[in-house]
Amino acid sequence: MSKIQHRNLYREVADRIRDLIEHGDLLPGERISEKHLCETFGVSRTPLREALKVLASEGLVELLPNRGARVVQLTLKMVKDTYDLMGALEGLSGELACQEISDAGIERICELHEKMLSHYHNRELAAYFEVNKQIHEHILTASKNEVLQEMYNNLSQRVKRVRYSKKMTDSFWRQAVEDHENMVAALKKRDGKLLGQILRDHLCNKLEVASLSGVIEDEAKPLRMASY
Amino acid sequence: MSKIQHRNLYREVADRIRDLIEHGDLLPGERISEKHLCETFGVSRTPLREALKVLASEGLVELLPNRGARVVQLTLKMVKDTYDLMGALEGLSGELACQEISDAGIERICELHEKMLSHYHNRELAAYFEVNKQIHEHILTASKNEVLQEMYNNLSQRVKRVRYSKKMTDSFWRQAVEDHENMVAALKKRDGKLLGQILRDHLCNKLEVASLSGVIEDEAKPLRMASY
DNA sequence: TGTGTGAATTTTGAATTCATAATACCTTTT
DNA sequence: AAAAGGTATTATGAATTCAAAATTCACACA
Repeated sequence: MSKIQHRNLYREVADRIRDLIEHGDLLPGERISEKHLCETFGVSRTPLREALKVLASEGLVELLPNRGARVVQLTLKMVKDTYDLMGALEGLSGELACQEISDAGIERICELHEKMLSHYHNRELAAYFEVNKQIHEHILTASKNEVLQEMYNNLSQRVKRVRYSKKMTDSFWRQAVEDHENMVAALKKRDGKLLGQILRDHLCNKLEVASLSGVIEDEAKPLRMASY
Repeated sequence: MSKIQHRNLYREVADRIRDLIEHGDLLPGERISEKHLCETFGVSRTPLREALKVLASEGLVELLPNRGARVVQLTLKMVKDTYDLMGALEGLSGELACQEISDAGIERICELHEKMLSHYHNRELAAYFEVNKQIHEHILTASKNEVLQEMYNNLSQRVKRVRYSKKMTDSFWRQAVEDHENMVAALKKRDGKLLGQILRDHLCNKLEVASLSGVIEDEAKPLRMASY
């Protein structure tokens, strides 16, 4: 039997808006009309405004006093900074995972690694990415550090709507796989320092900003600025 | 001429509540009465509740559906996890600072370092701590990574109300100063990897949890749990 | 044609009101 | 006296209302 969900409206609304942002239904820089969202969700302004405040402190929207809200316009610098940060967090997750993970957990990651390798050899990019993601999630979870997990997920959410260019070069891909080989080796040895080092330097975290597509703005914030 | 501050009530209220929590005027686990706070601040419930939502997503309070809010009761584990995380972030700040900092910035940190050393030799603990804090802040700022700064400050805020036992042992203190010597050396060489490593391992981040005083709870969350 | 001023409209900020869930209190029963 | 059950009170969740700020639009004027 499933738990009774005492979900508040504002949480529900926040989740829905997050989805809208992630899927690009609300575009960066676009003014978010309270009235409009209220109507589409069928709620009053109170829970909607509460949701916006939460999203603002999550870094997904920004609130302009007396002028409503808008989806944060990611700049190249913000994305780069966020990736640097996520790299550091992955490093920590690896370091901690080596202390905390069970043998079964290591086993599970090895399995995923093998699976990933086979996708690599078959050049199945999407499947490769999926398993790759799972591996990193496993390590993050194995860190047993919930504060870390919360923060990582928040950062991840912020840049989720940015999509990489799918054209991963061959040498790039090979290097990534090599990193993973080393990661698994370090994990098996439970060498936290090493795994941390590898994860921090893992090229996925150092992705060439040039390869970021679409939604991103190059410099400075646009939209007319009032006297704030 | 100073900027016109278009501060919203909910921000003001959130700041005030943060202060109350930091200064221990609102105790962890204590139920936060909306009515009471409304009266003390002289505002209606609307901005107060918005502020609580923000504080909740900052990790300072928790909201119990239909049962109001309370200050988060920090557990030993949460504090330890947070320090681990802050260590990783400091490491990154050091790494980035080496790339970004100006020569003048390095100079400034050297000055602070000298000042700190003199406080160390004179055994002026409070002054030592203050300058120590400034040094770390300078490095953080020098990283030029605003996302990092935001995250670090948030984490710092969460554990701010936890005070260390002031009895720093001699060897502990000496080791800390030694770390700082190495930090400055690495910074001068602009050796990011090394500075990062030192900062991550810097014993301030690995403080014995045993030395944490007061407010902290040891395990599991207290307070009667309903069927959530 | 373009620019600036001011009223009308819209939108946001905050207080109030209404509905509902949780808590406290008081009775009843054993 | 203790436990159970039901009612009254209080606190929270959400909608509505009111006030103030920003935006839009019309019109005058250069």
